[in-house]
Amino acid sequence: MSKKTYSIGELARELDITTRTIRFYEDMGLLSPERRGQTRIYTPADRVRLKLILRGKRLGFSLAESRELIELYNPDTDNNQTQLKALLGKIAEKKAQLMRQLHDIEVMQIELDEAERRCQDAMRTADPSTLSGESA
Amino acid sequence: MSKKTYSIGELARELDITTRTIRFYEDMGLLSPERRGQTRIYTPADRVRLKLILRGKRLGFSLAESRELIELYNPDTDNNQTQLKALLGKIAEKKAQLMRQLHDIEVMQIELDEAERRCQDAMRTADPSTLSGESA
DNA sequence: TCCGCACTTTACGTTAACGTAAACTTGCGG
DNA sequence: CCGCAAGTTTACGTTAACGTAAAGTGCGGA
Repeated sequence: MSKKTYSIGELARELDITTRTIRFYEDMGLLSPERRGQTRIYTPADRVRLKLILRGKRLGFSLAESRELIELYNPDTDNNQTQLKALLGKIAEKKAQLMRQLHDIEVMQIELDEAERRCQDAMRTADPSTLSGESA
Repeated sequence: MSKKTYSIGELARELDITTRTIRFYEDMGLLSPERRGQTRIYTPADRVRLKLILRGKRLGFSLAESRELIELYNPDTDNNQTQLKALLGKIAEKKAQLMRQLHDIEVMQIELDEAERRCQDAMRTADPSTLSGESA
């Protein structure tokens, strides 16, 4: 069960990207779907990977960074101590980056709140020529 | 007091970018420093703008988006009701985007924490050939 | 006066992340 | 059998955000 698979078109529609994009990610080594003949067959795991990539994009990550992230989630059987140490290092690095972004977002939210308040104040005290009927 | 100004080189060093980058931002309309003859003179306000741009970059914003943000902070005397409404709309949009990013970051942090735990577990139960002397 | 350094403009080059077009195969409903 | 929709490969085009090189300007110090 849960043997479901996806065509490239299905995924493109669902995730709101083009098939070109999906094939491009494959070229970049971010995906390697199975094939039935020529045709690409995507598993739920492939779909998850795609969603990871898109989330990365929303956060401003490059495809290379997203590939790194994916590799962090798939420690593919290369588990000797040295490699694990390196992995932990990379994970810590990403976590630090996310903390920075978190901080940037908080500051930016505050600034936007202030801008919003100034804007609302300006609306109240502004040129009333465009008032359209609320004062009660 | 606080009449301080900056040369392009000073700003470049402090913010760890190149002068080419700063001039490029000017070409894109993100900065318009004063001139003493040919030479650009930057005010503290210009410096703040630059920092805004760089923070935007850390969050994956394009220069166009950063320019929008800066404009949101500088409602340059075009304060009629209609424009203000539009401004509030854009602000709300940015705030929504930041909320999405915030959520993405939280999810990613959780996933990285899990990856970290798996990685540490793997280190404990792994090939001990590279152990270097801690067990007490 | 000439040197060197920081600044300037102009312009072509580069990388990432796709877009777009052309030309081809393949499964299927009529 | 035919055509169309959805898949495929190949390849050139495009945009953003700078890098890099060339060639010139201005100025304080030996």
